[in-house]
Amino acid sequence: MRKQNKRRENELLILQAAEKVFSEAGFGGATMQLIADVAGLPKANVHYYFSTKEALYRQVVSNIFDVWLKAAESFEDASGPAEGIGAYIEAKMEISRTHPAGSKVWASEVMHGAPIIQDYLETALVEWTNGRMTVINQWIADGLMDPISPRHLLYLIWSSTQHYADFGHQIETLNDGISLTDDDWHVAKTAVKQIILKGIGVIS
Amino acid sequence: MRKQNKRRENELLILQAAEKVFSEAGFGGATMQLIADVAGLPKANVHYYFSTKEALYRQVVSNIFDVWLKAAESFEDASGPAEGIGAYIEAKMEISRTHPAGSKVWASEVMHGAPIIQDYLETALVEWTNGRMTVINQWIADGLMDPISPRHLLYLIWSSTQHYADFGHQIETLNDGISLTDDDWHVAKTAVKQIILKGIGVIS
DNA sequence: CTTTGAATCAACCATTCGGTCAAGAAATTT
DNA sequence: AAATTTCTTGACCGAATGGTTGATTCAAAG
Repeated sequence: MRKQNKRRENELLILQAAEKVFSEAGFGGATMQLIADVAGLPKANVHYYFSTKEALYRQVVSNIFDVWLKAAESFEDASGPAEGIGAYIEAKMEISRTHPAGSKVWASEVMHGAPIIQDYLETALVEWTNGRMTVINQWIADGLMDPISPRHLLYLIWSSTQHYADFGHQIETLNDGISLTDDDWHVAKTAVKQIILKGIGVIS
Repeated sequence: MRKQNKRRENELLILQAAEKVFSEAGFGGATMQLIADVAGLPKANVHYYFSTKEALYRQVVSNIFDVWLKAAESFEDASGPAEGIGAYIEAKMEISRTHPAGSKVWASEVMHGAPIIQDYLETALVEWTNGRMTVINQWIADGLMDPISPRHLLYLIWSSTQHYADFGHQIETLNDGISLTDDDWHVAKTAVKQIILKGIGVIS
């Protein structure tokens, strides 16, 4: 096996294990030993690729943020709120479904005051948010939707979609302990889209 | 000072400190020493009143759950969705504003699989949820609102209101690092209510 | 005043955790 | 095949943590 492949492979292995462990135990509750075990490596090896627990954690959160931003491209080439916001909600619901662990790590980090990734919040997230608010304000000016505060509309979309990942355990418990089926997810997606889009005056 | 008062007083002091510390650091990241410091007591004293870290944590979460359920009474004596759901959203927003630490502890606990309070989820929360879903279904049958899945409507309300507590740090960062003013909170509350109520066909 | 149970607190202990190290195995290069 | 770099791994260490102990103080009841 080539060396570069080996490095990339092991780093990926560790990152996946770390995301899982951090999401289940939180930063404080996670241990390097457990991450190593999940990755199937000796603990010293994990430290060989990631110098400290914090460095590893930071990389995990950073990766999540990238996925997060990428999903936001749905917003870009939309002709109006029905398409743009609708696609954004769909994309975010899909992330909650396929990357629940990442969403939890992000939520946990922010909830505890973003001690590690405050700089991301202040730069990338602020920029992204300001950009979308401008778009939404334009839609409002064009009479394509109700005059809702763009800021709070974004919060509503974020919270309602991420809820299906972050509170997945609670949702599953309320679903008789059974994880959501494809149909369940479709119903959820439809309900969220329906309420929000109608709520901002985009569909009747 | 009377003995019973002393006990109650110290327990309250510790519980408040614990809620704060748990919300900021998570269960794993919180230390008994820090809780003791915040409470202004020696660590051994905390263990005198609460035998283990887990026992203390459990009490904190339990208290939060009570506040949580109490707010739900808004739902009870409502004549229809506009009043009932409107009041419920208001009540939940008010909790997010006044008890953000508690909300975070709850969120953190559920996100990590509710290892401590799973029994609450399976009993009290399931019962409460089923009760409200019945009410909502009746409103739908009476033609007072759109035929929305009651389950997902509740999730939407929970997520959007609790977001202002759980992600308060992110919201503050996006607000130029300034915490929300009374006016900000009013705008938020209005926006959430407006979108959800209109979204379910209760107001035009 | 004496007794008794509750409350206080410094010192202590066993365990766990993040991180280090050194010695060697494996792969790459010269 | 020698030299060099990368990778692997068990053993180890200091620091921190949850929890205990036992002596002491305090407050109220008799």
